[in-house]
Amino acid sequence: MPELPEVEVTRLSFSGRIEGARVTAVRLGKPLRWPLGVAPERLVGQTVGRVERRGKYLWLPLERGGLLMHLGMSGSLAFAERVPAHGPHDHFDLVTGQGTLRLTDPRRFGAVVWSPSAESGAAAKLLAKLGLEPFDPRFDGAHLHAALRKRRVSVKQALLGGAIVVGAGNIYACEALFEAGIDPRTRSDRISRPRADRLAAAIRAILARAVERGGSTLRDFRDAHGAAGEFQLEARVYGRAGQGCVRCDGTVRRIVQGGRATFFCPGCQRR
DNA sequence: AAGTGGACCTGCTAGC
DNA sequence: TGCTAGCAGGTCCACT
Repeated sequence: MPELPEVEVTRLSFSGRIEGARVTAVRLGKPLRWPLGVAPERLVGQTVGRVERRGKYLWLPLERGGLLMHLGMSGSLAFAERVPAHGPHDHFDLVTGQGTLRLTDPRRFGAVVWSPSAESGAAAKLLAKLGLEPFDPRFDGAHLHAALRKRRVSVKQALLGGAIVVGAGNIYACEALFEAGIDPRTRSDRISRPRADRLAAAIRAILARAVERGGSTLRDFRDAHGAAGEFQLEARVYGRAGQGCVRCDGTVRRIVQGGRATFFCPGCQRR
């Protein structure tokens, strides 16, 4: 589910309300992708700091260490003063004096992992290979071009890998490539500098626009207050196989790359 | 080293 | 109506 926009929208929707809250209890459901890595009671009594995002991860600082959270494919966070009784897919509750932060995740590809800091331990290991943030001034056409030149996989797979730039998952990688007019099957090392310029700009623009629109709710994404996103209404190619292209008289196609669906318009996306 | 495919887990939908 | 195959927003890991 959650790509950078959904994670950022989630962060914005609860960070102000949980900051400064004291942890009073931690409740665990079924196992997530990795073990928590700390005895839950050790978190009790600690105050929550300012929530940060790195790629599709959220970092929840505590006084001693913090929690690195990932929403996987089907996770969402809710924050409320009073949360309903445990449902079958509620796997982590951080109960505080200001409300409860709850991770609901049917597929359990998500994670909540304790780490002594964001720069050491488990968090450092998980964040180590991430590429630049798309809104980092250092991420531009020159950087993208140089990084793509070293890779032979398709440009779509290079974007999804997250080692060059983080945040664009399957929806937004497809949308950015459409925006830039680039065929997703193009080998990374064949992307010219001008096209890398356009692609970098498209990635930033699409992700920023998606955050503005509250992310994409394809089926079940909600922010921490339960609000759905609306960017899916603006998607030009994702999920539109067989429908007419919004830009030319072609038809949107669905192919599979690296086991993932790719949507694109053969008419206006060129190699 | 970079590329590839499988693994993790559950729920929903289309098709028979 | 009911079963089944296929598909889904991510990413780690083992293997070539």
